[in-house]
Amino acid sequence: MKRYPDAIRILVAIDCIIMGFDGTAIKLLLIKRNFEPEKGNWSLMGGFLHQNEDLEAGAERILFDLTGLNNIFVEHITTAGKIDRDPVERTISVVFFALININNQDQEALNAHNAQWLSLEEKPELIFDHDEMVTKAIEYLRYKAALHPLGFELLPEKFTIPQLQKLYEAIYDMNLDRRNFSRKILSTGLLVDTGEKYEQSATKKATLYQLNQDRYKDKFFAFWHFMPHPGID
Amino acid sequence: MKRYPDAIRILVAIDCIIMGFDGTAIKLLLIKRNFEPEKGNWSLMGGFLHQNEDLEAGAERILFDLTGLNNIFVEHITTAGKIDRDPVERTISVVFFALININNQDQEALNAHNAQWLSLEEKPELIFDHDEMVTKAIEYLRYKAALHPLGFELLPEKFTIPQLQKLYEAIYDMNLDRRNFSRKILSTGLLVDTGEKYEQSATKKATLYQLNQDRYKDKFFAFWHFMPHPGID
DNA sequence: TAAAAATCGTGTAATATTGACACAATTAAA
DNA sequence: TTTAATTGTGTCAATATTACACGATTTTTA
Repeated sequence: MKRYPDAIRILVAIDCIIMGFDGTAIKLLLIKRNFEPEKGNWSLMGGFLHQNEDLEAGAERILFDLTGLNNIFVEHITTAGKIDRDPVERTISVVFFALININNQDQEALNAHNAQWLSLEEKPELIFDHDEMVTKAIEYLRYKAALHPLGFELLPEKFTIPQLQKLYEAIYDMNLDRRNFSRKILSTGLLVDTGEKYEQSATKKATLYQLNQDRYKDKFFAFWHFMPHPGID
Repeated sequence: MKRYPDAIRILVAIDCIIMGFDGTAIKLLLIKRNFEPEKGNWSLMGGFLHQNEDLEAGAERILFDLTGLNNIFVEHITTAGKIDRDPVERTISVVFFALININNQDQEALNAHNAQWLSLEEKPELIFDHDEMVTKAIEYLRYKAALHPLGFELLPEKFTIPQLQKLYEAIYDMNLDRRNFSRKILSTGLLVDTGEKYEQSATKKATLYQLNQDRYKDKFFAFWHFMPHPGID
């Protein structure tokens, strides 16, 4: 006996946009489906919501399943609900956005799922409305990175300023002046000099920094004015 | 015969956070429920998704039902899916955020739904997880208004700079310098002087401006650097 | 009728930030 | 030991921001 007898009940999927950074480009973790429908085509990693599972828990389950990673940065970004978005049966998809350090994941788990890291340029067409979801995720990343230093989620714990700059250049698809970037990022006080140097360099070794976690939390809303605005208009 | 036999099917609700601005404070349009569950308590306006209805269409239907308004600014902001969020039956709620001009709505429709405009300070406790939704909506408004000139959605078509300033002051709960605000907002080139004056003034009549729609679209991403940052740190 | 009170519009000067650019230092490879 | 690549730091002019002052307009009130 249902208390809301007239309302419809439909499937709830969870889809995850997983982004990583390989030092040069932003990459997406995509899977080539080996099941129907759309077998053989590329899609985001996803699955259906379970009976006794919160949405976030579902996203974490799916991410762990694919990458073997826990405790990764995940945020809900949108929900897709077009009537015919899944040809089989009406399904709404709750979309999550995850940022991971590309070097951390479990290669075996990736192979088991037919998963591959592809840059945004290499991205093939995806099934259903997954391309739209990716577009939203990129927008969201640009938004957030403009206001918050969240780019750090994509880097190793210890990183150099040139690495961070390349990340921002990849996010916004633009070139930044090395010297001005350095001045700006250091002035936030968010970076702590570890005293170490990045050894895998063929030339001058750059200083390794790490995030000042406390300050990062305090300053979460003080990171406006980040990207340069050369001659708006 | 179902193609996804193991997956669960659940209810999908749509809840709307409707904000308006009365010239001094941001207000929420809330309803006092005259139906179970939680009869007599305050909640957001909502309803269940219909069979052949997209999510956005559902939100627009619900908004029209309550306010008699079409073509209002609506955006999906989050989806709530905690297992027990609805005590009757598992339901996920797709949450939309609407900004409306508080003077436009249909008072009869409001009365029929037991609806009332309440400022954020007056806001009673809401049912289920609706309070969390409101918190998210306020965050979202602050975010967006920092990057985009979306505050205009809350004002009449013709408005004065002092009105716009009061709106921003309400959004960010802070005081802005009148002269600097005026300079900054005019420098965006988004405002067009209508040549008219705001007549309902007890003192000097302020100039009425309206939005340069074309420029608004062009400049949607050029509105960074809006709020002042007196001595960050 | 004129002064008072409130609010609007614009200007200015000190300071801070930004963008453009130059140069010295470090490191591995040639 | 030169060369090539890259890092770290500094300078300066242009621009933007902040704090603040004054005159103008309009209704109310003395």
